[in-house]
Amino acid sequence: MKLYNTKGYTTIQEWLSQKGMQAFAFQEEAWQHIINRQSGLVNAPTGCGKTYSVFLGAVIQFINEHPGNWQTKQKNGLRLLWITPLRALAKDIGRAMEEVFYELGMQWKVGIRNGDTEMSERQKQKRNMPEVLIITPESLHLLLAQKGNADAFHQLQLVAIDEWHELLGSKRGVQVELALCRLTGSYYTAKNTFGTPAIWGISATIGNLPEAKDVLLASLPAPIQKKSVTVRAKMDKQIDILSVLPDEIEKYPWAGHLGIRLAEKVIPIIEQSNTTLLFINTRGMSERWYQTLLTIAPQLAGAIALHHGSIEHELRIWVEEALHAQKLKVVVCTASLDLGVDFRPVDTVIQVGSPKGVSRFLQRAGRSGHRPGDTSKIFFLPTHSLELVEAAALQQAIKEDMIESRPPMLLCFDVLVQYLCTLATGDGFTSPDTFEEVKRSYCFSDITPAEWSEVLSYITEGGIALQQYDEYRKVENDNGVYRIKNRRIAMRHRMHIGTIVSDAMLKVKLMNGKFLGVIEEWFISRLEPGEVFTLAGRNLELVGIKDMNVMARVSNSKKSIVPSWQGGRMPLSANLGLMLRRTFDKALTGKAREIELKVLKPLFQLQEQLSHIPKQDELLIEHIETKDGYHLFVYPFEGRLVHEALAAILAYRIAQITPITFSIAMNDYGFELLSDQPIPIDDSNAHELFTTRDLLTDIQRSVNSVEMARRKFRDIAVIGGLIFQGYPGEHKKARHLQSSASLLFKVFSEYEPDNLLLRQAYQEVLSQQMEETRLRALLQRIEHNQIVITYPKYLTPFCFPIKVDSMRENLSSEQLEDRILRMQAPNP
DNA sequence: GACCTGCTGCGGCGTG
Repeated sequence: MKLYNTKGYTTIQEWLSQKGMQAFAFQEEAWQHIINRQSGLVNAPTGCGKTYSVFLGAVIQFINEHPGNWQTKQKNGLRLLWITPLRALAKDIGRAMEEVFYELGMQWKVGIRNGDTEMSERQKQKRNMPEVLIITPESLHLLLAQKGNADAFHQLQLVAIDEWHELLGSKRGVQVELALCRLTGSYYTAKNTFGTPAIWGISATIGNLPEAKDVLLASLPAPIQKKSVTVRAKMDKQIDILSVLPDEIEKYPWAGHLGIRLAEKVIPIIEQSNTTLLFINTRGMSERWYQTLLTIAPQLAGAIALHHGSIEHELRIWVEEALHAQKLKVVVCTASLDLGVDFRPVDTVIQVGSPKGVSRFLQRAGRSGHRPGDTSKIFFLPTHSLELVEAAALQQAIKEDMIESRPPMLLCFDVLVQYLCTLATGDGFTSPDTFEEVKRSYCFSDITPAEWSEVLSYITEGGIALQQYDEYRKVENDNGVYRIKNRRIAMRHRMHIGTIVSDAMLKVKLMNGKFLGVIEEWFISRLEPGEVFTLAGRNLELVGIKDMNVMARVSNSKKSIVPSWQGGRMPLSANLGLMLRRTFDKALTGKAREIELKVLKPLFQLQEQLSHIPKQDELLIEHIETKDGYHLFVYPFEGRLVHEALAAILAYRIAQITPITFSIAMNDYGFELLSDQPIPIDDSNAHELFTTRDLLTDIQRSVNSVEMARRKFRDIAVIGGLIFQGYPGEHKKARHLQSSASLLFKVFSEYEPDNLLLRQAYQEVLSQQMEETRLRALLQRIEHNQIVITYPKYLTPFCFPIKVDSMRENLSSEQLEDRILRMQAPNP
């Protein structure tokens, strides 16, 4: 690849080799396509030069097409827009790019624009755009909300979307889709020297890579789409999975989530490595693990740190840097370290508890092993006996490349409403063109003219239900151009751009003014001053709440309350569920080679003796009678969301046979129906009860979908700009937000039941809260499965974790441990 | 407004 430049290199390869680097085959492939002005998707794992694969291509293309132009200090305008989902990635990428420009003798500048960018820098960019701009999806929309922003894009040559797999499947991805439609639309391209800019995505491996490309490039003209390509980096890493095994499986708890009993076994692993990442599934449990490790291995003091999403940003950055510099030996973390800045690999990774999905596990494993060819090593630490099966299932899943897909989101009207207000805040938009433009996106390809006019009516006059309220008449139709003219409305809108809706958090501040992190209002409101809680690895005494900060002082108390934060509840993925069911096939055969299955043998034998181990094509149902009542346990292994919905449907269907009430419990493996009378399900009616027939009506009758939709509606209302969340720093109570959303929900339900956003709330409940596609697939599977019904005398290893979770609510943890021991006792 | 085990991610206030 030719390279004309002042430093005397004639090819890019030569320049790279001068730096002691060599071009990978996939990089050269991508460069060639970029030079040909194609668009496409690069599929490459982190840390193998994926930035260069796109960035250098754009540079070579420009230099070759505009000889001499790049040497001058003349205003070149924005050539390359680099979209990244993480602010933290921007600095490192920017530095790498600047270095390239310097070494090639180019006068190009790299700018960064996100929430951290200073005002003066933004103004400088406005006067004189750098050639390369690194930006987040949100900041890009903020840019589109500026007057006269189109001028900035008249030289745009290439748009790159980094970590596309992270954005795809979320509303942030939809934001990117919409922005791409705009940048490739005639309003921006008419004056562009390059015509339509090329679009390049960079993505890790996901199950639906071709679809990921289609979504990304949907906005491009058909001929360009047809010529588009997928470039793959073939760098398979060997991965070794090592389970942390309890000494005696018979004595390891059948239920639990923490896994702390195996903490002793972690110490030697940490000590044998220079650096270790210990991944914990929740923030609260990561605090507990941190404390426990320090207690049993005090020598780690100073060499151990904690990293999760509720710890103050600066502390986290310190931890990341200290880890890089090998000042730390071990970091206890949550998914906050999943995506890291060009993260320097560590020696060892330990996963505590279920990773819930194959790709998450792979990604974490990939954090270890220093060179591309190195083997990655990951330890799996089960938090209860049965979970050990996941290690065997994961091994097989990785062998078979069962990476999860990320289905793109469709028809997110809340994001569209916000986006149109963004355009109206900027230069305004006209209706028919913008409709066509938006329709080019994958997300809105099926939008109807009726839906479009409903959206327009909604932003101009508040739709039907809200038309008497002035504050919902945001956009004016100014001779065919839709604009927001009111400055207060425009300002409020700019403050609310984005699709991430979070709960109200309070900052925790030490008496010396140092911030440690955030905590949820409902948690801290239950504590009295003087009580001790844990945050960022420290025990803190609550002093009081002042100016919406939680004031605290460091405490020496041994006892403390570990906070819990409200997070998402990632369910077990379909792929991992499938592999689990397959793995049970091997459980009792002598063929199992996996050490985990051998170790679990006593547990499997007990399960088989008391009940049954379901084969891949079987559905196991257990009837068990205890003094609590009559239990029915069902094990589909489809993740807790699907189980929650199915449990409700099954309960409803059974209640049609005979009047009966249930309480319901579930986990990722199965669910429980509990009643005070025998549950009438047996071989004669089991298949009928799991039929797909009337599924939707039965869902509506059984699940409280109104209540679920009401909660979903809160986020939609915030994204759609119906609720003003208050000025930054100004504290609005979470309760306040919920009640205004509830009120709007009520108004819509009463006066405009067909409202677009209301419908979307019900749709999201179905697709996200109940994973309807998966639920339906499960029922179809059961139609062909054999249903095995057993009547065990005691609680079985399979049902135990579900049973324990269902009684957790009423008991303190001490009582719970006693009860668990007593329950386990009658079994051999 | 309920979650009880429950992740991550961004953006905004100015005034000429």
